[in-house]
Amino acid sequence: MQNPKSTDPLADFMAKCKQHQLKITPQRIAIFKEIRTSKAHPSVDDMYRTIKKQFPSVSFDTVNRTLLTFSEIGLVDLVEGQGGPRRFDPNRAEHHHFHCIKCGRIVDVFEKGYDELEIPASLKKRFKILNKRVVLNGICDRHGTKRQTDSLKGEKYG
Amino acid sequence: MQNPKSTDPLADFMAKCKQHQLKITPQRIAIFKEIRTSKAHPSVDDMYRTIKKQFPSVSFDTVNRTLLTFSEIGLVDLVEGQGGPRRFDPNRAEHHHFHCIKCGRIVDVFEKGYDELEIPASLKKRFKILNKRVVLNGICDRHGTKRQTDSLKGEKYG
DNA sequence: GTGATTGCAAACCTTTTGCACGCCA
DNA sequence: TGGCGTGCAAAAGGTTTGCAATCAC
Repeated sequence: MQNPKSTDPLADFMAKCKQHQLKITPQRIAIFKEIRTSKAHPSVDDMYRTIKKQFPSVSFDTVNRTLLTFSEIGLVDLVEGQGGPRRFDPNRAEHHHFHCIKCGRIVDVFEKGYDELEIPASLKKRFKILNKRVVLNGICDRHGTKRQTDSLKGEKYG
Repeated sequence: MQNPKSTDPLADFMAKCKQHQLKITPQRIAIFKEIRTSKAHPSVDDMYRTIKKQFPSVSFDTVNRTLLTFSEIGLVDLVEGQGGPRRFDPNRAEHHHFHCIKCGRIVDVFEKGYDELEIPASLKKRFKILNKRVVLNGICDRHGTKRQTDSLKGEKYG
């Protein structure tokens, strides 16, 4: 059972808002348009800075609440992380993540075998599983030898 | 290539500290002893409150820095989460996690099939992979029907 | 003795909350 | 028009930093 999807993302977005009794405001449209194709798993602050360029009067607060709202209605996902600022993922198709522990970069991983993992029956019985993902942690290709690593210590969110 | 492990966890701990030129202080010992067998994936604050009972003069700060240090030398793991306080996992054997999106509870999942996932060759080439884990999100068995769910809204960290 | 570690306090950053105004339906 | 959404400001929550005193080695 899948929602009907047109080829117009904005129309789908508006339909989803209506479905959840959310009003369609210029701010929400701008935020939706901006995050829709992002591959960078942006934080609220990343999004705020981007949106502000085209919509200078928007408040940080609205961006924050809007992204939270979007994640509640399944328009974006909250990305798993290890304690830094919250980050969002517009790609709701099943996929997986690599996290760089040095710079916080998150790289999408598409791996058919991972998609096909079964949920253990005992868990399915106890819990309602909504989402599964393989998370890989490591050091990304922007950090090389030990010497280079040291010089890059301050890099953030690659 | 594995480090020799005795059957004495405290001795192993001290060896690991020496290996990394860390001094063995009463605070570190207390924190190590306390987290060693925790199944609850405690936050810094959880640990601070526990440690303080047996070591009243310890500061929050020391607990925080010690746990961070422990995670750097591989004595505990940082748990993936979605924005709340950082949480730690003393179990460094390969295992997986279920996260309850309603109360933040994290349940260990042991599933042999998950342990055997291969890292895609293309990723192995680009990145140094240090850890892999399957993360399941959903709603745990402490939340039942809609009505019960509402009454449990404030529950935290199961 | 000496350098690492601790406890404390302040600073910092992110997220949450309360409220009045304004806009969408 | 009515209620949701926005912007602002303050508060809250968690983490980080700087420093002087203390402790492990």
